[in-house]
Amino acid sequence: MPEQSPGSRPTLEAVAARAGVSRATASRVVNGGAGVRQPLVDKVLRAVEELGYVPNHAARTLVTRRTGAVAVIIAEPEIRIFSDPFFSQQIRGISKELTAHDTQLVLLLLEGPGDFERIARYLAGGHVDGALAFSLHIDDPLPAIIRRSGTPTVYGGRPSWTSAPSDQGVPYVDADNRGGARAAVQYLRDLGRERIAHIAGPRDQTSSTDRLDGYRDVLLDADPALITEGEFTVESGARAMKELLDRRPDLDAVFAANDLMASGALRVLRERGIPVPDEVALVGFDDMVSVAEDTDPPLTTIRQDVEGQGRLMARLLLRGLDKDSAETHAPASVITPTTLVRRASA
Amino acid sequence: MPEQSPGSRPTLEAVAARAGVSRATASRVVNGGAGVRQPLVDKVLRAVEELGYVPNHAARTLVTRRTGAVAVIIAEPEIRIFSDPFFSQQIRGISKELTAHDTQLVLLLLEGPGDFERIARYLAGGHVDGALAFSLHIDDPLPAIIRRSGTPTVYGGRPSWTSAPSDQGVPYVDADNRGGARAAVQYLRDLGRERIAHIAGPRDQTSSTDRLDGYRDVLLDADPALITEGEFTVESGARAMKELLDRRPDLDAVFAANDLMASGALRVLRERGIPVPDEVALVGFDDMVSVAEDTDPPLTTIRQDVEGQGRLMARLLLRGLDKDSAETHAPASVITPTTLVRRASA
DNA sequence: CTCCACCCAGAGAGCGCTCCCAGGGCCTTG
DNA sequence: CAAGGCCCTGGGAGCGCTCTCTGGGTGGAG
Repeated sequence: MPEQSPGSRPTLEAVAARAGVSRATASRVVNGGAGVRQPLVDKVLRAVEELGYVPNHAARTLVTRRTGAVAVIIAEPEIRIFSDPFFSQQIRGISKELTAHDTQLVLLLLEGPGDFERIARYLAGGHVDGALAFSLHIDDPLPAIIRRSGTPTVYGGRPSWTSAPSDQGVPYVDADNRGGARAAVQYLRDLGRERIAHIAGPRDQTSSTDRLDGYRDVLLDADPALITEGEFTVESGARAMKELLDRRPDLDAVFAANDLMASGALRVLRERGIPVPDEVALVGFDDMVSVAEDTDPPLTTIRQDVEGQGRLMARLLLRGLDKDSAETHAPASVITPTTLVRRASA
Repeated sequence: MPEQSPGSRPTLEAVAARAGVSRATASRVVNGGAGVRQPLVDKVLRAVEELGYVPNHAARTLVTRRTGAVAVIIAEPEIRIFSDPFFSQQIRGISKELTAHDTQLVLLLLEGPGDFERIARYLAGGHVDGALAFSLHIDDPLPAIIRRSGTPTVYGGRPSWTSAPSDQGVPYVDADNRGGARAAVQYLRDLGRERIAHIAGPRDQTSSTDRLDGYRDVLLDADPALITEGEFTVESGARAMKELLDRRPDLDAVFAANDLMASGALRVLRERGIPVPDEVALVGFDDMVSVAEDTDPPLTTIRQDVEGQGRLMARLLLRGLDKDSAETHAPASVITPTTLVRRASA
């Protein structure tokens, strides 16, 4: 690769001149070369090589009205994005898919609660062709902002204002939280457990409520005392476990809405000398890397393919952006399957 | 904010027409309004408001040759970016600083070993004004690629080919690894420990070697049998601890090059019934969130301000990009201080 | 009262690219 | 052999913006 000449980079014009063709032809070659005779293609390609030509993105965007970039919007307070490999993994999947389609990833992290205005401006500015958003909380202003900007968007996780998979035509990708929870609880029941408790996640996230719904699907008449709530953290899981043991010392199983809380619960059970799974069986959710496998005993849990979800989000968005398939209209939502992973805790 | 009209967004031309001024004046107002009389400023501003005008970024970039975006390049295999809150935290800091300067963050994750070519093309394409890179390994091809592209770049962590802080004029931000290590070992010595072992990190990362150097600074004549190597993971820390205990069962302290390995070591010590810190004192490094504080006993460790480092990286880059201060030339590297955090493990 | 200087607004030229449209060459067919 | 058609190439307009340069108006000074 030729060293960058100081100052300006070569333009299409320069390439055309060197190849002895017109700018239009050079452009055609650079963009695939369809409808250009081979000898000319070769000449242009050689000129590109020799000059180290790289198309000017801004100029191209100006006329094509496509930026080749997609925003990833994460509107979460700091805490979660750190301790949770969830986002990193999701982003990894997104990045993989975008890269494969030659699309850039612009990361938009919300800085403080008043920062929505900035996001709105950015989207309205047409900097990106579309967006992938994680809107986890009820009453999140983000979806409204996004809708108003007219930016094609796919959500990660079921937005709170939807209730059915196909609702409102807002495309999203989510794990089968309810089905997974059902499978977990059913598994505990099949094990012969009769007093199955649930440590739910925050009430304002659909993943929590969906999992709670799944629990209730199986245990239609569950004692309310068997249900507590945590915040998806280790600490809150420990706290919840204590609460449950106070209320129902006779419980013989716990389904925690995520692995972090399950590991907190496990710690409390160990501290109290309650053998797992002999006396209390425990099932988590997520199959979180370097958590589920590393507890003692390792967690039986519900696995979801987080990276795959990220990939899918990107794919859905890209497909929607592709005008060729625009006939297919807005992409539909996708619910990805979950699987039960049996380890030692249940 | 007015709803986006279907199809095209309003242009400066439209704003100018509505305000009854020329495009040039409208442009001036949009860009700060210097040198325009107040009544006209007001008229233009009103037109902007009414039309919902947002400048076209591509057009602006085309003429100003500034993109208002910075690339963050992470060339790490998946594993680390997941389990390590390090990057997330660094990115948080970067994002904060960039946002404050109205600059966008384009995330470039390396997808597979052959992906450097793509990064090179991207940087050469002038999509971004500068880059922030994490090049952790010796023989990483990334720095060469970046240099060739001519993209102003600040590194996170001391690149391997530098040896002194001001070397080669390649700006980077790093914690005072050597000094921190020195403090850790000195602390153990002050505690009266005489056979202090070290679990080093991977040999091909400067943070590892710098910490090892710090250890050696204090223990000039350390028995080589007291030094092992891990891969900055919990598992490798456990393995290293076993190795050390085999070789030198009489050791009375361990300095691990990061908290993850320290927690692995701790597990082994507990399994073997060796009381910490009574018989073996343990010091980690990083003060990693949800690790150092959550072990049993909690880790004494060396804290570094990761988010602050990210912020600093962005600030350095932005300052270098700002032509006003271009006189100051390439930004200098910064070494951020570390502090010893005393907990129960030593 | 006149002249000059200064300040502010507008006209116009591009930035580098894509894409429409017209025209030229060559091959095919009558 | 001539005419028609088709494929390929080049010319040129224009995407939306910034910025230089020119010109007009106003205020102050002589």
